[in-house]
Amino acid sequence: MSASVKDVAALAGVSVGTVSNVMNRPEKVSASVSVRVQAAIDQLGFVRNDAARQLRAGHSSTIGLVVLDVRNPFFTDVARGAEDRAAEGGFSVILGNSDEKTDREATYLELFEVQRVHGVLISPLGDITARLRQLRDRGIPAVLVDRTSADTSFSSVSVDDIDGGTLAVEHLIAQGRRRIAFIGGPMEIQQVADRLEGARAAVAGHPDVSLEVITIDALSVLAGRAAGTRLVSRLAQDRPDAIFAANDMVAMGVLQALMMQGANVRVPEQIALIGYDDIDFASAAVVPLSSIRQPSALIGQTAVEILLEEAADPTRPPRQVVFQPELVVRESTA
Amino acid sequence: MSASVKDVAALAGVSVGTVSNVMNRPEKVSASVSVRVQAAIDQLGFVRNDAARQLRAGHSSTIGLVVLDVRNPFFTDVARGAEDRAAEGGFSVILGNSDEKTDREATYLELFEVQRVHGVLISPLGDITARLRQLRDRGIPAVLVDRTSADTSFSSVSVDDIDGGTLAVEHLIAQGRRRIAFIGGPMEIQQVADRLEGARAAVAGHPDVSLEVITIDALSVLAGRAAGTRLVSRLAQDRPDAIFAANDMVAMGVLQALMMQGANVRVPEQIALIGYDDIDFASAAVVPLSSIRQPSALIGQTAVEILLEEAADPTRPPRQVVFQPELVVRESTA
DNA sequence: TGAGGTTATTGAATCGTTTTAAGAACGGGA
DNA sequence: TCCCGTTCTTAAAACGATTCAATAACCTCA
Repeated sequence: MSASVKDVAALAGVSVGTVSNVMNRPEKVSASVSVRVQAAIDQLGFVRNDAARQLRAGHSSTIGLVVLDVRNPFFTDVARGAEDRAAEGGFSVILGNSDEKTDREATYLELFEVQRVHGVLISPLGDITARLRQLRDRGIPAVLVDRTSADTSFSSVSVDDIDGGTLAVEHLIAQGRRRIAFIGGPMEIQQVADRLEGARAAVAGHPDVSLEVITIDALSVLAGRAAGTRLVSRLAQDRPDAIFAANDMVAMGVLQALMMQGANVRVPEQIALIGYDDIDFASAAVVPLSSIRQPSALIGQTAVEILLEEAADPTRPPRQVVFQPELVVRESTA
Repeated sequence: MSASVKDVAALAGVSVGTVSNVMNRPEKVSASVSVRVQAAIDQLGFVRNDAARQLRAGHSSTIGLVVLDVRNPFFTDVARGAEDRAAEGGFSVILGNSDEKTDREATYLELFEVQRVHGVLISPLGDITARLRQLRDRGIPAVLVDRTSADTSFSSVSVDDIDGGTLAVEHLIAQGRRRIAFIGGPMEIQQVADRLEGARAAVAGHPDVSLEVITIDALSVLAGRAAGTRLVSRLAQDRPDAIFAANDMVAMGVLQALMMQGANVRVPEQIALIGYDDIDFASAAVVPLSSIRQPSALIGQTAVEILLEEAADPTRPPRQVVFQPELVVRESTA
């Protein structure tokens, strides 16, 4: 059906070894032969069969990436950073969306394993170090993304969510707020727990500041709005004067509830609001949202970099890279 | 590094052919041998090398999917439908995000070609039938998604956007609206042009209904809000009494502008609003948004189905499947 | 002219799985 | 006991690119 190196070699009047050299080590081939072979390749429309190449090489030139949610702009940015860095090294990234479901996560890891990918980047759902260890035993290194490894036997690239939480709440306090509410959950999500911990740390230094924790069961607009609605149904003096939402989706929901017909809470005058992730929507909200920005593309790039190093030298000790988040101030807290 | 069929065969005391049979045609193998082989597989942690399998088979058991924008919930739903249907047939889907950039699109097609994917699903950027024909010549069939093929030499699965536009505007008219505005653009996007055409068709039957077209240069929340802001700055009697936005993102932006502090337009009392796509956010908006729903997962499923048929029998004539969109009424027009 | 050194090219082996034709084992019937 | 038909298993040949040791071609200098 499609042409193989053999066909190219025959047409160009050289051996298959030479054809391979033309493609992979051009410096080993004389100019005249190189031209002839290239002509044959073009004429036949030859395209390398990656399966054969992989089989010989022992592993593919593909990197597998599993994210928690492709719809989340944070992860698409991570993916983009990873793709760009991978392309530089001649690798491509195949993207899997676990959608926060363990069975989907497992399916992708299986796919990557039979495909003998060069390595795996994963923003894991639960504790999958056992599975990753298995992969590593079979020659497939893994780097955790947006998650510090439970043990330190795997490299990871993440953002300091504790620090992010502190940043957010310190900003609220600096704006003169004293009754702060944290809205987020479920607490099983490490990132949520960390952001809350950071918030607590910020409050700890200020005896006159209180922190109320409002738990929700999903990081969604709907859950955020429900929580917001419950807040505005309180007497005005029982409401917080600032809200730190665990991510921007939740913040959007809260914002909607606050601005509702009946509620008419003014943001930020009566209640200030800050989110997390700095997604596109955040700046496009009715009241542009303050948020905590993570260097998403950089996370992807760095993860690929570490992965390639470990693939090249499996004895390299694992590294934990932690980036610092950044405060983005907009009208919702100004 | 990792165990091969040979190792399994040696451990189980059978030939490699038998090991292969255990995995691929269990009915050809006696129960006792099957058990022994399975035990050896488990003990060694054997995982099939897909590259070798592919090499032998001539093509992989993977389907490539290129979408315009992974962040768009419509496409993630399409992808989900495709994955599910593919999994039933023992195939997996690898997802590429062209992000509306031709070079990214080309890169993915190249990747799919060297990987000898079983077939390609693509929601194309421009006219890529020439490239797809090339792929088909090399044994890789393709199905267009969310786009009717320019020529009919490729199968396609899409939704009738003209019909969707008609549905939306007929609904507004049925609600007693007479001064309708369409907000959308750029008109180069086929889907936008079609939705407008459908809107025009609906208005055509009602001499007392007017349709104003407001062009924007991107289908984003921001562009929608800008257009909305311009609308509310008009005198009340010059405003439309209903708005049809080209998609839900735009509608969200328009909604924000209408509900703004200064504006205080009541939705739907003063202006009714309907969007397109029925994304999650639509039902979660401050005023839940009426919208036109597309059977996204079904599109993905159907596309895979057609693709697999064509891969099995390349002589099959191409098919054009067009689904009907569905009106979802919520508070924004009720 | 020929030895020695360099560079360019070849051919065969290899990766791990699937497939198929051929062979072994077994049982039943004559 | 022997033959024949099943059923199960084996061994070897593919798939296509890469690699490496071996060979060929070429050039330089004595």
